[in-house]
Amino acid sequence: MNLKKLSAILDLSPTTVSRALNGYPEVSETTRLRVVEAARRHNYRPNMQAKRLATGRAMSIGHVIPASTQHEMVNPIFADFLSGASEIYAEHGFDLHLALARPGDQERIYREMRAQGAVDGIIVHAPSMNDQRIDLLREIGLKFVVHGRASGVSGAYSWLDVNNARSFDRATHFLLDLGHRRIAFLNGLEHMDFAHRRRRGYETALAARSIAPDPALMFSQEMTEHYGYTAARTLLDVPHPPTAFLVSSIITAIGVQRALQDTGRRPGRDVSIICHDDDLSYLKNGADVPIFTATKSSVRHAGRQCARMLIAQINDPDLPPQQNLLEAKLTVGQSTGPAP
Amino acid sequence: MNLKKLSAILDLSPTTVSRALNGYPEVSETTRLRVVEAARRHNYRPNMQAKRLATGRAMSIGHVIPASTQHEMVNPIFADFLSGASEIYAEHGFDLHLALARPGDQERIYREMRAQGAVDGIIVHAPSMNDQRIDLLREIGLKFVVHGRASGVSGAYSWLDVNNARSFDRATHFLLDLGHRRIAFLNGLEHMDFAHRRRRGYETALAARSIAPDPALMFSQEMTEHYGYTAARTLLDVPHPPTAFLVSSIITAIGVQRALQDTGRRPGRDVSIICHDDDLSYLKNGADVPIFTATKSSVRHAGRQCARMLIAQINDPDLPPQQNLLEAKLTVGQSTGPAP
DNA sequence: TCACCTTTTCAAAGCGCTTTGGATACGCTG
DNA sequence: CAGCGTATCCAAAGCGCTTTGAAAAGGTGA
Repeated sequence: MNLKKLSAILDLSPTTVSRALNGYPEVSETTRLRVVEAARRHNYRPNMQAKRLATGRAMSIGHVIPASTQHEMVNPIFADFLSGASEIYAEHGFDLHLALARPGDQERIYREMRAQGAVDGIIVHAPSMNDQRIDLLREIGLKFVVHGRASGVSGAYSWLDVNNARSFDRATHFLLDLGHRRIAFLNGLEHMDFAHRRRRGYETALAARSIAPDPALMFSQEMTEHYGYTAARTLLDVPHPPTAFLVSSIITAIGVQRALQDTGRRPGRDVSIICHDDDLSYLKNGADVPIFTATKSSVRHAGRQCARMLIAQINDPDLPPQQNLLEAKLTVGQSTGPAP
Repeated sequence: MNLKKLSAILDLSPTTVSRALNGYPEVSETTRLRVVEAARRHNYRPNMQAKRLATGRAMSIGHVIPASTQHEMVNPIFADFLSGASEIYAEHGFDLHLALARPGDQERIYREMRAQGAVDGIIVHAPSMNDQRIDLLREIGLKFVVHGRASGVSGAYSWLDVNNARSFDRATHFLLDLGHRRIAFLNGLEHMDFAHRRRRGYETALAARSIAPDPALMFSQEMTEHYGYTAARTLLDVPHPPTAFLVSSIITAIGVQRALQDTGRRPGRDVSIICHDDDLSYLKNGADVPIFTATKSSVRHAGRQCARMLIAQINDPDLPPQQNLLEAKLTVGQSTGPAP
């Protein structure tokens, strides 16, 4: 069933049927109802490809997800982020176009999406410091919203970020207040912007108490469980082991917890753990009582917000870039306690 | 830059340019080279919407991911599955069209994808028993490959599945061989087909040793960490607690492990854990020595295979349905040991 | 050289929709 | 009743590509 056939059935022109269906005013209410009813009865769905071609709008939003070289890791937060974003897309009739890209492919993919007219805009995931993608996207004129920010990139652009520096500053202060002085920091890869900011938060808090950061306590890797485990095992095996861990991801924190278990330590009593919690649907930080004391910020909510921002940009090309800085909640769980 | 402009520049007809670019034989090799070179130089990319409309092929594959009602959980394996599939799509020039669907929306989404011509085929995720989607897809004539199978659905269709029954049969035997008799079973939701098969494997193994399955030891929920924790806490608190846990997911197994830790038990010595491991990129089961004894099957590999199967179906409409049954590997880790 | 076949190119018709620029009919004013 | 504005509808062009059918060019053998 297509427009032509439907309009033939109705004995109307395709023009009128199209207008009736799309809610234009220059069609009488009686015909509109007749058209809508017939469309429903004949199960008519406009062909999207044709619509896209005619309108020049793809009604589709691209997500280019970096597939890291190391470990071939796919960031576990994407599933929840996408879930949040797609909720909003569905409400506005947008499709979600997903591409996983090797580092070298990124630029090519963006350029192709633009040239092919495959998407109306994209979400930039996992920005690194001085991320070149932002300039690229501005250059080729593709609308975008960054999930995160990119230090070192000048000029305004739309982004949504968690206040990572502040979160980790607060988390560190929380541990310091409990008497911890040797606080290990298991960060993500520090060329990533969020990791850079987290480190700044950590160091700011230490500086506020005049504690010199000890490089031996600071790690930076992809945030896997295994990373947490090995780093913690290493750290707990030295003469003056840390009494607390500040960890960039709940998954890594689970690894730390396992290391504690294997070495007969109890979290919260012998060693404290505080981590960032993206509130992943399949990895909730406990039900009533949180397992981990954590800085919490829902990545699904971030997905929803980014989607809204991008759609607003698409619908109003003159809209200036928007920024949105979210504050994480510090929730106290069972994994922290006074320094022994 | 579009076809018309490019052909004007080349002083050729759009027909010829199109054919040259798409590798048709009725164009001389010299002109083809001239065209290809000019396309490259002017950075020409055919508009996908137009191409799709003209050819009737969407060059796009749909993934409809059920977003469960309970917990709003997004299955953590999707990220890796999609990563595998998209690798193959990229090789063959297909796009990935992602939709997250509430249970009630599923049918509507499939019908729309079909009617709108938005995709050439789809991957069916997370099939339940007697899954109605398979009949629906056959009815509306949309090509598909099921990741998993659907017991109770008659007729042939394409699927790729892990031999879940056999995996869990073997895993259970492994525990039985170690002397365990009270083996708790933390399964996924049992309306899901894979969970149903896993239970069958578990019960088959018990039956082979003439052990009556104890309903008090069997749980069925969404496979979260929290589920593992609470179920294990409950089970360990009864008069005759199980000496071993058979767990459907590594994430749930982590919860079990935490329960052991909280109650002062050591995995592998006091209580054994065996689980299924989808080989998730961000949750590797240890590096050299596996943490958990596990039945392992890479979901990323499954994604790649499903993608290949579907593309084959799309390229050759006469291809009969294909089936692919993968065997999981049973890898021995540190979480199992003889029954105390 | 001509007739005939093959190679190479093109004009034009679609794909299914939107949108521009009328046309037609109707009601109102003066 | 002419004149005008408004409401309602339509024909046709266009989005950027593919593809059919035909024409032009080139090559071959008698």
